[in-house]
Amino acid sequence: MSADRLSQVFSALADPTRRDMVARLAAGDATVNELAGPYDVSVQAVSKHLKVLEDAGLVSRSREAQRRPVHLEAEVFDLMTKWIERYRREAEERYRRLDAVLRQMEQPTDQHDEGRPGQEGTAS
Amino acid sequence: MSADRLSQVFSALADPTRRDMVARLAAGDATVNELAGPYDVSVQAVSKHLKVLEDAGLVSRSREAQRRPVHLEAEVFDLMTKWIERYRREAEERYRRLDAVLRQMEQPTDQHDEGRPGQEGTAS
DNA sequence: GGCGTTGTCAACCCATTGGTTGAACAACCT
DNA sequence: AGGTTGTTCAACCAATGGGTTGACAACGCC
Repeated sequence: MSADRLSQVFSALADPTRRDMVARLAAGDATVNELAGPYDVSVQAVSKHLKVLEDAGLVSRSREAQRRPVHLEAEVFDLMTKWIERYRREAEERYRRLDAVLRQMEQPTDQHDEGRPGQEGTAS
Repeated sequence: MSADRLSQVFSALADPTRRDMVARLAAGDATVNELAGPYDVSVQAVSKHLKVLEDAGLVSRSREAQRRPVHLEAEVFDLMTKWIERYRREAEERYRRLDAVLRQMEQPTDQHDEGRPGQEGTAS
């Protein structure tokens, strides 16, 4: 249990049904039964999905009479976005650098290049 | 096999080891053995992880003699970012609207309501 | 040719997951 | 108190996932 938050969040969203629930919750809170409507699975299964989303911090449940309205928590999304953007930026930057190097190598300048900006010790 | 792309990507990144690989690949291409270095799992396990990343489109492998350098593909990240940002924005907007409604309800103004509490330029 | 290196494939193990059904709990309404 | 509605708990089952080991393909280097 209790893997790190990021793993939980990614894992939770790896399921299409759960992603769909999130999509619908983005439009407004809903109860378990309301959420269960469209899918042809038992209410218990939906309840389980919600537990996964809740454990990941993507969703919270309040109490309102005998109902438990489910509410989408937007904050956790930032965690993912930050992670993704970080490495995407790095990768793209590296790509740009590589591209520059390639362009330079194509130039028939007789200047000896020795830049080799690459990764020499990437794997420790 | 072959779940939708988004599921594959999220699922691939739900594993800390794989996320770590991506992080290291963002700094530069690497071979399977180089990648395997830090982890105390077999090379075969690493190879499996790479297959998952590759199937998800996060990574590509070229051929270079008997080595198979692994390269991070930045594009797929956009898919995730788009999905995430969409619902995050929706959720946040809804929250802002709700907030506005609540504030309005608190105000004891006997102004006739006029339906939808939509966006009336509540540039907060 | 033979040999070490690099990586993948195949079979297997065990823990986790998504689904099921049936029972239980919780809060309301008479 | 008894009934109804909404939700969760418990036990179970089949499928998946991450790990292992062992065999083997492809290639470069003596």
